[in-house]
Amino acid sequence: MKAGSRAVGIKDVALAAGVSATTVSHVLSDAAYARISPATRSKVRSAAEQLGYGPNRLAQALRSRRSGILGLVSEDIATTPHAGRIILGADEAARARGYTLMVINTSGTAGPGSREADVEALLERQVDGILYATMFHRVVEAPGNLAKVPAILVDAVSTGQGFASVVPDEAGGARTAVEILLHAGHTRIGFLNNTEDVPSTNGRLSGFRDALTSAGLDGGAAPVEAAASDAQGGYEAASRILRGAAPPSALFCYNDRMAMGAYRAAAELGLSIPADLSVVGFDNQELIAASLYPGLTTVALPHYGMGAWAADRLIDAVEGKPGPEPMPMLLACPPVARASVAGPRSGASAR
Amino acid sequence: MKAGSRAVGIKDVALAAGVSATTVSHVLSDAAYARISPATRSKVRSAAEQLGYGPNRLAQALRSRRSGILGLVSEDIATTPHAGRIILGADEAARARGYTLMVINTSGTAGPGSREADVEALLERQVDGILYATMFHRVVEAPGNLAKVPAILVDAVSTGQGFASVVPDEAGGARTAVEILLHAGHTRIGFLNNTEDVPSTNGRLSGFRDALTSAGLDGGAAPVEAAASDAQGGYEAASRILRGAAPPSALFCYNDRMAMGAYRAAAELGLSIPADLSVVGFDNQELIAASLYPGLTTVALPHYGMGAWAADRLIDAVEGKPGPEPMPMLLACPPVARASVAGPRSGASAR
DNA sequence: TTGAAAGCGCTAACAG
DNA sequence: CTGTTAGCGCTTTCAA
Repeated sequence: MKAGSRAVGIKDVALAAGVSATTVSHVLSDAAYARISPATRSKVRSAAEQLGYGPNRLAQALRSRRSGILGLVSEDIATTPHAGRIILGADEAARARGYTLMVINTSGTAGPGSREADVEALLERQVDGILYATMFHRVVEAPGNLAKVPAILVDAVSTGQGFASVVPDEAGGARTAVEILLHAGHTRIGFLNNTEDVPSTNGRLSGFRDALTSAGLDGGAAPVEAAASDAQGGYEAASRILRGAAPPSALFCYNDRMAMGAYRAAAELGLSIPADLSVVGFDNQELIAASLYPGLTTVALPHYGMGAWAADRLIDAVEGKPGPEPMPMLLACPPVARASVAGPRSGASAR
Repeated sequence: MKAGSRAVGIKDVALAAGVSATTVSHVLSDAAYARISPATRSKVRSAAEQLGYGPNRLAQALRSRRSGILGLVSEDIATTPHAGRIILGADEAARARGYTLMVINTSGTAGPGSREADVEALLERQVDGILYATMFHRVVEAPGNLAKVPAILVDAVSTGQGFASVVPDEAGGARTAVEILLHAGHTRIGFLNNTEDVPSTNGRLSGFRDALTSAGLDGGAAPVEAAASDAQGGYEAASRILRGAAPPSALFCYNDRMAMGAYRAAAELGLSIPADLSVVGFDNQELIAASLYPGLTTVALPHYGMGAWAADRLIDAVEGKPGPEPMPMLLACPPVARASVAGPRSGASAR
């Protein structure tokens, strides 16, 4: 049971195979130099197999100055369901190339000193590179010591200096969402936006307008109501927009929570979804989108993809292959069709 | 920028302070033996400070045969929002004691071979102990090699052999939920249960009946409808129970998703929550519970607490202090009051 | 085709 | 009080 009981090492294998430790090392690591006879190779291999040999990655790391560990510091890992997908993406990409993730949580509200300490802890563990992730798309001030190893920002861009990063294509996602509505035949489409000044708020708004304009509609004149980015905010914004003159026949919502509020507003007004009102969300929060009735058609945030892309490129950088440019990489937000979209009732307006 | 440029080591500090590396080691690690003069101590300290010395935890680990790393293998980390809270709890508890988390994801549906390989990867990294977590309470067959280091199951219990583990007190949580309804004055309470044969289904059912019986009601006769544990299932079960003869004035739901379905069923029947029908959920999935209107009163799953408790006890075991018994530890599910509970309308039944 | 030797950066007896 | 001496388990010249 106890860990260090007496693990079999390279030496034991050497002894059992009747060769030197050096040879064992050469065989087991497929060293590019050092030719070893096939006979010796198999002798070593079977001895290792038989003794149940497993390498001590710590020792390998110390000697080779490469730990094979990627640090992942995530801001507010517990506040959204997205953390798991970023970690999963990074984990799978890392493992495919022999690396392992070391995860540390940090608070988005903590001072810069504490965040430097978090990175420092990873550095002491000799991580080969660091992934710095936030749980919603924002611009962060990267800790000063982050540049001591290759590093990539996930779901965030840095103020000033050049860190490579990967973020969702907010504008593109919004365009995708609006196009779903356009293709269904809607021409009067409203947008329930967030009030916060973050990249997603601005990106989704411009994507919304672009899509309308590209379709020959007057993007600048389309109704937009902003409110808090939660269900209550969505309810309020939707109520305002739906009670206005010539209310839209379809709503694009900043996120799924706001869409949930829009559902309530619609119900209150006796509007049935999607017959009287079509709705598209953003985020693809399974818990909400799939639980709503009817199911919410939305656009997914590429958390898995961002984690995987970042880990993969980070490893490239670590291994000396050309790493990513120090600029943000945009990942697409794919549509997820459910049941909240249908064609407009008759004219161009609901009700 | 590059990692291994030429990190300052214990030797550089020794040189700068005019002492031996041994002395530096003793000072910096506050070794229990070895008395060192205060003068030397501060000399060493300031030299270390000045050179920006940071220990190489890999080397320390190799020498001391203690890595200070806790492995966390989580089954299906991305399928629920709970992963983040378990990780956060474990991370904070671990860091408070100088440990760091190494996270690996594994698939609940993967074969035993693949799960052993996952544990093996952690073992090669010389983790001091392993936390094996699932994202919903279940009984798992622990990988065979998990016992090679101290290990604790999180949100799961093992078939057969004795692993320590920590799980939510399902029955207690259900009692808490029902008592909220009881205290509000309800006497006819229905239960919307899950159909799967998992610990939470059975535990919550028995807690439901216990609470009623303890209150002098006939727990055995209370209405229970089982369905799939999602919004649709909740809608169906609630519809059945609410359309029955003498429908209950309050509903306890297996989880928040089913509660969401119950909201829809109530709306369809013209029942207003909480005036005509009180509802209590289970899980405290913020996304749903806080977004529903009115806000859902529920009972929280102790993911953060399970992660923290497990990491803390695992470290005890690693450090030779008495570790946890090889049996499941139950953690309470605290109530979270929102706005879905009120007193019954007049008689004992709604409508 | 193989092995001896020299460490990676640090800790821990044991001497002095 | 402090320094010497050995390694932890492995990789990597370099020589045989």
